[in-house]
Amino acid sequence: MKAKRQRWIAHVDLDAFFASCEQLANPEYRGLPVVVGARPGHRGVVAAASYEAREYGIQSAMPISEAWRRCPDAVYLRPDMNRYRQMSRRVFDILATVTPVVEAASIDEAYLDISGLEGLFGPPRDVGREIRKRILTETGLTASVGIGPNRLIAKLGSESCKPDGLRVVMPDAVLDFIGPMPIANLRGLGKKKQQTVARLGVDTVAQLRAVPLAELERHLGRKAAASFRRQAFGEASDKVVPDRQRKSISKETTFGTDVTDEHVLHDTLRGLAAGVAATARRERLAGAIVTLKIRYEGFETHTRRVKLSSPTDDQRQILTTAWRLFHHSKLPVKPVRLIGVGISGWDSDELAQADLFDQPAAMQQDRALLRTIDDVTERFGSGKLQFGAGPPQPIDNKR
DNA sequence: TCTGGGGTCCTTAATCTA
DNA sequence: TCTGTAGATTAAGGACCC
Repeated sequence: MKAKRQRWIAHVDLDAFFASCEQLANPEYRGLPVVVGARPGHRGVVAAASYEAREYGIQSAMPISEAWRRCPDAVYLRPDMNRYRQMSRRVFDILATVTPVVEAASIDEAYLDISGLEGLFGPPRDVGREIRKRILTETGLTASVGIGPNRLIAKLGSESCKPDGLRVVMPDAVLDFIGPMPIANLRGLGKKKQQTVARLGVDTVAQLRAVPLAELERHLGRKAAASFRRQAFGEASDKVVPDRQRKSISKETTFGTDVTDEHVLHDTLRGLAAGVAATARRERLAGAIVTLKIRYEGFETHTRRVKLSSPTDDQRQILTTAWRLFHHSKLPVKPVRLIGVGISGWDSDELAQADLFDQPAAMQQDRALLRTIDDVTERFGSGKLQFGAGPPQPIDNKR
């Protein structure tokens, strides 16, 4: 029987990415607590906190008001996504010099299949060292790298050595490595499921292994139970898929104060639809499903979707469809905290073959849409609301 | 108490269809 | 034709992730 070759997966995670980018671009911020996210005093959360800020207990996803309470003297910055995307591209270019099998998990994280690279770099630990060295010397960013026999172990490895670390978990050390970890470290175990599992008297991964599968299934459902049991034994996928195709495009916005004015809602939706359409055209995608998202006070969130007869990347069609959904799908009539719109449902092969995309025309439309967004901003900014483009489509008051 | 934005995936319920 | 049923598909919402 042929022995199966050992697979090695690396997980590369850039440390406090947004904050680190800002500290690189602005040397005067180095060594200071830096918080990237919403404007203090407004609705929103922390997107990234430098390690100096974390010493004050500031973490990502924390309400910005709470961050301010903990450290009013920190440097507070709004995200500059263009800067981060640029930096991210540079890092991914570096990763591509190590192996072509790189999967972007997010703007600041990647999985690499580094199996069989011994001849080039040496054992897995040397591959990890090389990755970290190249990123640091060529960009100035530090990265944490975890290496293991599958994606889960690689990811837990990088988490366990942050910041600026390297951890290699050998296959025979996997059970001991994850056994003492809190179950929250497993993938897909958020607050709700943690509470459920905690009620079974389970706190650690090792304890989870002792729970009979049938009992887990009763509380978590078949799929989740099977997934957590596999994870508890250190088993997970070792596939790295380069060029994952995205499945949806959406834009949403939260209002400073909840909105009842339909003109404001419609204008906002128009800007969002324009943004979705622009992204779709840039990425040569067209979606047959339009989704409207509405959030009310108390975080009460509803979505409504409809399938079109053919895919679209047209901002007007996205807007009118979403507006129709807003009025004709039995949504509560009350002040709106957030509004969003998205498209999904495309057949990429079909799109690749179809000659749907007239680039110059698309660019022209994009310029027009940017003017539209500027118009809206200007009108809101000046405090004078005028609707030169005509009123929103007929409003059904019975909604 | 306060919870952004952009995503993915899963479960459940409703609806369609054989 | 009526009725019940099972499976597939779609829609909505929840949970989760970064």
